[in-house]
Amino acid sequence: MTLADVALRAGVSRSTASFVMTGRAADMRISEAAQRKVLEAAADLGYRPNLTARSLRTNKTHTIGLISDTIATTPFAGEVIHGALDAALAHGHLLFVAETAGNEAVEADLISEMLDRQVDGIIYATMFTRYQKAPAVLSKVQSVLINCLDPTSSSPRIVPDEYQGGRTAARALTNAGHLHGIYVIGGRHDIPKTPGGLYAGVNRMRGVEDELRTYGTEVALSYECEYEPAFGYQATIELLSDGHRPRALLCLNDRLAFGAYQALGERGMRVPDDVSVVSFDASDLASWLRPSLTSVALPHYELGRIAVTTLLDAPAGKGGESNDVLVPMPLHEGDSIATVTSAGQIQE
Amino acid sequence: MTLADVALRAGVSRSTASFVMTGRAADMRISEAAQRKVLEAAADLGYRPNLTARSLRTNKTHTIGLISDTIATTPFAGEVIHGALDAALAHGHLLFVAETAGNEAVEADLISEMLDRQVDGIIYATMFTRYQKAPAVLSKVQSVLINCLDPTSSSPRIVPDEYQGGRTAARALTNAGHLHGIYVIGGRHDIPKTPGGLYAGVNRMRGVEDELRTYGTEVALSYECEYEPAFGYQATIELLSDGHRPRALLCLNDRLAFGAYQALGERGMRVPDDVSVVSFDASDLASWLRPSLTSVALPHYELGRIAVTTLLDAPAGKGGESNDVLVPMPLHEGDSIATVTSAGQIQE
DNA sequence: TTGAAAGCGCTAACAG
DNA sequence: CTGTTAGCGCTTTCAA
Repeated sequence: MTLADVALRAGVSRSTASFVMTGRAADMRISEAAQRKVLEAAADLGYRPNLTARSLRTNKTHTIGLISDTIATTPFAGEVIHGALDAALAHGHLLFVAETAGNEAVEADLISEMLDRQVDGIIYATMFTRYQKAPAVLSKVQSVLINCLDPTSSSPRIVPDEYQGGRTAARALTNAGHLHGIYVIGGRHDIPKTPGGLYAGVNRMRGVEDELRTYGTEVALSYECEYEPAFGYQATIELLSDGHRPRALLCLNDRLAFGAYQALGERGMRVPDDVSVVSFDASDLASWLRPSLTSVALPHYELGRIAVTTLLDAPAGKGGESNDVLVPMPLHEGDSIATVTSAGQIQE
Repeated sequence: MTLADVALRAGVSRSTASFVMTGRAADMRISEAAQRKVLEAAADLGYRPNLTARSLRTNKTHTIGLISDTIATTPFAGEVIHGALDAALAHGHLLFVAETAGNEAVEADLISEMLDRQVDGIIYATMFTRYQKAPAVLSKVQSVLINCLDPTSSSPRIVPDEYQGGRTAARALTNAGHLHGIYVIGGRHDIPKTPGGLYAGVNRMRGVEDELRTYGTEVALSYECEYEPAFGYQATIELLSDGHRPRALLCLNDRLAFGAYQALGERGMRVPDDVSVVSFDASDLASWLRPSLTSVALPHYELGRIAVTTLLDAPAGKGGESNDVLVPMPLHEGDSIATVTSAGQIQE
């Protein structure tokens, strides 16, 4: 079924058929009759345009490549894809998805494969926000970076607003009356493996500290460790063993909070009656915990959606000013925070 | 940069250049000298073939569509994509990924979009195994089904071997000496919403029962419920309150097991000393639990990988015999099963 | 051993 | 208002 078949059956030329099928009939002032004939013929024949052929002429494939370092390990990546997909579809585009597993050779290869297929643009995503150089080729094509803070890149960078997220988490506590006995688990992730901490950790902590300062208070103690359950467990156990009596735990992610819950459970401490907990990620885990965990979400769906929108709406003239976007991190409320009355008593 | 440019620079015709670039120089008996010249010119110019143009001639885009009902909600979907991706890349193909959110109109649209872009084949995946009709169009094109048991479809169906998985889970228990006091949580998922149960539940339970029968024993009690943490918690609490004293819990997935852990923890029962637990999915959750959970994995990566392999290796002549594949479910060992000696004592 | 030429299905000047 | 024509970049038959 080609356009020629449709034109033949409609008794018009291929160009007329083409104009009708691409919706430019009005522009070209095609007669009503001709339009109807073409449309009918197309319907009868079940005609569908060959987009590959069209692309050859138009230099647009209505196709985008999404390439990230990890898609399987984390459910978050799925959300990024999801957001990107919805936006792409809304613009009539399809998405190539690929993953590099952190291998630069694979990465270069994947980008080439996509470019060879004439994608209209490429979205390059890293699993979590960090300073990292994006592949150089990307600056030569339409591209957008997700979570990748390449200072030398001219591509728009889409990242979560971790600082605001930190303030939000702290405010969830202060709003409930918690001003003292706030312990942080995870901190900036300042451990030998990642000296100085992670982007997310550093900025969340800045937000937390600034927010608490607003209330004239501060964190009682911050425990730096890897963001995994076992460390959350260990940190909490150590805290308790050292004689600390936290009224609130601010965990840098849900997995840490999960570990903290396990430790608190073993020590017979109840959430939120004995200790309130707030966290980051708002993963499924947060909703499965008992009580459900109040957590500040990482806006993965939005990151994907905005990346595609930014890519597709980019002005043809590669405009000068930065198109960086800070995406807000919303609070997902659970039942892990108790309200403290001014008398210092707990009220759930 | 087109092939014509390369040919020009190499001082040969476009056809000669084409033969060299597509690796058919030997076939066509192109002179050594000409070959070298072409290769050099291509390298100098940084030539990359325009795959869109090539596709127009060859009718092959080296592109596959993967369409599923959910990619975001579950981390499993990520693994399917991952497996499909690895296999596709190994075959020089790229993957279009899309999700229908269970909407048939969207589904039809997506398939059309992919077909319009001349994909070489389509993989249609449902999130979990079930009897469901696949879109009719798919039988007209190269396609493979994952988890979708459409009895009328002629496409190969790739599904996990749930029956064997059930036997494996049961054997993990019997191998450790557990023959009595085995309670099932989740069962066939035979609840009002899904009368008769789920494919996975039904087949796992068949496997469990057959395996136990081999040892001349059987399940003490099976609790039918939804496969979510809250139900695992509730089921376990009820069991205990009704005076049952399970020695082993066979949970139909990790989330149920998670709920069971919560309940056991509250009742002061230790895993595995007081009660052993085995489960299905082998999700991250299983490794986060304390003690880590022994669980039978759903082979998502393999499902994706095999689907692509099947699609690409399919004989041109759409062969008659069924290409259905049952993918094994491997056991991931954790520390949640205690060994019972013949004397009936527990030994960890 | 190589080159000329046709054509994949489509779009878009340009002429009528 | 509509048709003719020339490609997009590539592969492949056919003739030289």
